[in-house]
Amino acid sequence: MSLSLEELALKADVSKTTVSLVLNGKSSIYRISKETENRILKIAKEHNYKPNSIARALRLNKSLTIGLIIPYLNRHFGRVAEVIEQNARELGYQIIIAVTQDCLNTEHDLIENLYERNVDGLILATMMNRDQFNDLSSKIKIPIVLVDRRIDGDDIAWVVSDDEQGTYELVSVMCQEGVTDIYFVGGIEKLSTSIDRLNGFKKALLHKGVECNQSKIQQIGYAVADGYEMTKNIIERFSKTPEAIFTSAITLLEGLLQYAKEHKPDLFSHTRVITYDDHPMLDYLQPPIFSVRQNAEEIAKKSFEIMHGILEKNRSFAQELIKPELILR
Amino acid sequence: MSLSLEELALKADVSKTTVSLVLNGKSSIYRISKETENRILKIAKEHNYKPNSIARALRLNKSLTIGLIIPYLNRHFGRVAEVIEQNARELGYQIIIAVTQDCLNTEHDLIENLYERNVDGLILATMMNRDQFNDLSSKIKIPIVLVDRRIDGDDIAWVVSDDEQGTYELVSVMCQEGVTDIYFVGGIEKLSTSIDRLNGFKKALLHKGVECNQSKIQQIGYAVADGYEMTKNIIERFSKTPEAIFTSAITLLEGLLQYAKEHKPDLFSHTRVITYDDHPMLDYLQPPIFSVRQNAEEIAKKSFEIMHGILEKNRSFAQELIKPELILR
DNA sequence: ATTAAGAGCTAAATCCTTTTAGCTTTTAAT
DNA sequence: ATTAAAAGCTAAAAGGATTTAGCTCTTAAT
Repeated sequence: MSLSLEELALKADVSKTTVSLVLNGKSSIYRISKETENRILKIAKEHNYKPNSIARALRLNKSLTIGLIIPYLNRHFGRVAEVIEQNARELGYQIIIAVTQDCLNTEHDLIENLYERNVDGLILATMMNRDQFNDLSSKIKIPIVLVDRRIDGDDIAWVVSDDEQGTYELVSVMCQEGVTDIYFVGGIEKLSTSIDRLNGFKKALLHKGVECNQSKIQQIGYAVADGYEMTKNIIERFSKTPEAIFTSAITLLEGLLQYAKEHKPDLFSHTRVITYDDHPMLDYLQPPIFSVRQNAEEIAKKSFEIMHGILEKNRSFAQELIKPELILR
Repeated sequence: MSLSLEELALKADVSKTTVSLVLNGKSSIYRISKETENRILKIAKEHNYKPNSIARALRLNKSLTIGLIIPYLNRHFGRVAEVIEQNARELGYQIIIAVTQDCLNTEHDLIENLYERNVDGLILATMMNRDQFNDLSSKIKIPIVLVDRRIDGDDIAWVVSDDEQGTYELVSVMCQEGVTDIYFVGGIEKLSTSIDRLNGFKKALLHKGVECNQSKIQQIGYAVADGYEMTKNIIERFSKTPEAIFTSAITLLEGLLQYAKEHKPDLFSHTRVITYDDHPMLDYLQPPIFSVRQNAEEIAKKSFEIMHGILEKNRSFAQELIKPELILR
C-alpha cells in the first residue's frame, strides 16, 4: 500500500495529528498555519497518499460499504446491481453483492454474514414476511432498504416497480381488445410482486365487468420450470385453449415458450401471450408479445439514494413506486 | 455489533490474549488448560462471538475480500459473478463488484480504487494490453486473475472460454453444409475474445480451403448499436446478400436482429445467422440460430479457485481454457 | 534446599486513523 | 513587567484483534 500518516508526518516534520487534521480539512479549526498546511498537502500529493480504509473504518465504525442481497444476478437484478454500484461509487461507497437463489434460509445467513462484516447498510430483495422482517430489524442496527419486493409497514423503506398498475394496464389492453379469458401464471405467492401483479390482473378484469375465476390463477414460483409446469397445467387441464395467458415474469414466459415448443406448437394461433418484464429478444419473436418493462435504472437509483439519505443526511425511511412502461409490439 | 474480545475476556476471567489464542485454535501450542479452553469456548458460543472483521483485517492485513471488475452485469457476466460469489462465500471471502462499461480509464480507476480499499486480490475482465498490464502488475502487490479475456504471458493467470475452438467448430458446421460466404461481425478488435474468435473463424474457412476475404470482417465493438452498424454495412455495401453471418457476441446478434427487423425483414430467407454466446430465447426464434454456449459456471469456478490457490495455498498462477458447447437448433 | 524444566497464562506492541485535551510559544493588553 | 489571550502544534487514547516475549507458579530432579 501507500505511505502511512506517520511516514508523511516524518517527511513533513510534524506530528501525525497535524497531518490528519490538515488532510481532513480541519486546519483552520485547529489553527494550523497556512504554511504548514501547504507543505503537508504538497507532500501528501507528491506521495499520492490515500488513507488506509480499513484503519479508517475501524476508528470511525463506518466501512463505506453497502450490502446488496438479491435472488439472482439475472438481467433485471444485474441491471439494478450495476446501477446501484455506479451510483454508490460516485459517493464513495462500495457494494458487496450476495445472491440468495430465492431461498429464505440463505437470505438470513447472508444478512447475518454481511452484518458481521460491518456493512453500513443493506439493500435487500427479500423473501421475508413482515414478522420476520421486524425480528430482523430489532437485531440489526443498520439501515435496510427493500428493493423490488416490499413489505407493508409505515417505517419500512422500499423502492419497487408499480407492479399493480403495470399489470393492470397491460391486462387492460387485452380487455380493450375484447379478450377476457385470461390465465394468470404467477410466481411466489406471498411476495409483494405476486400479490400486486395479481391485484392488477383482477382489477383490469373487474373493470371490464369480469370476475376472475380462481381456477385461472396459478402460482408456483419464479423459475423457468415453474412457468413450464403452470403452462402445462393450463393447457392440459382445460379442454378449451385459453384466449390469453399472462406470465408474471420473463422466466415464466421462458417456461411457457418451452412448453409450447415441445407440446403445443400452435399455441400462438389460438392464444395471446403477454408478460411482466421485458426483454429485447421479444422484439424478434413471432407473434409479438406485449410486455411491461420495469425501470431497473430508476429503481436502482432511488434505492441507493434513500440509503445514502439515511446514512449521511439523517433522513428517515422513504417509499417509492417506480412507474413501469408498457411495450406493445 | 457483538461482544469484543475484551468483554469476553472479562466474562471468562482471563486476558484477551488467552481468549484470542483459544478461539484461534492455539490452545495447545500455548498450553492453555483444557478447562480454561472449554470455559472460553462455552462463553464465546453463548454470546455468539464473531471477531470484528475490520479489526482483524487491519491487524492481519487481509480483508478476505476479492474485487471483481467486469464490463457489465449482463447475462454472461452476471452468471459469472453469481457463481464466483457463491464459491467465494463458501471459503469465507466477499466479492466487491465494479463495472467498467468497457472503458479503459474507468477500469484503471476501479482497479486503483479497489486496491486502495484493501481487497486481497482482483479478478478482472480487462481491456488492458500487455504493456498496460505489466505496468499495473508492478504497482500492485496483490494477485490478479484475468477472466474472460486473456493477455499472453507466461506468468499471467487467466481463465477464458476456448473462443478459438468454439468459433472454429461453429463455423465449421456451416462449412460442412457448404456455406462458406460467411461474414464476421466482431467486437473490440484488440481483445483476446475478438482475436481468438476471428482466428477460429479463419481457421474453419481455411480448413475448407477458403481464404477469408478481409472485406468480410468487421470489428467495431460489443455494443448492440455496433452490431446494428456492422450488419448495416454488410447488407448495404455488398450487392449480393451473404450466405451467412457470424456475430461474435449475443449483443451483436441483437443489433443484427434489430437491423433486420427494420430494414431487411427477409434477411433470414437468404442468410444463415450463427452466433457466439447462447441465450434461451434463441430457442424460440425463427429460423433457428446456431450458437456457442460459454460455460460461465466453470469459468467462474476456476477463476476463484486459482485466486484462492494463490492467496491461501501459495500456488502460483495458472491458466485455463474452458470448453464451450455447440448448440445446434 | 536449590535449580531446571514445564505448565499456564498475560502485558504490551502492532496495524493506521481520528480526535480529545492540553502543551508551549508568541503576541497583545494592562 | 506581568498576565491573558491567541496561535500553532502534539501526546495519547481509542477502535478490536493478533502475536511476541516473558512472567509466575508448580513439579521434578539433584
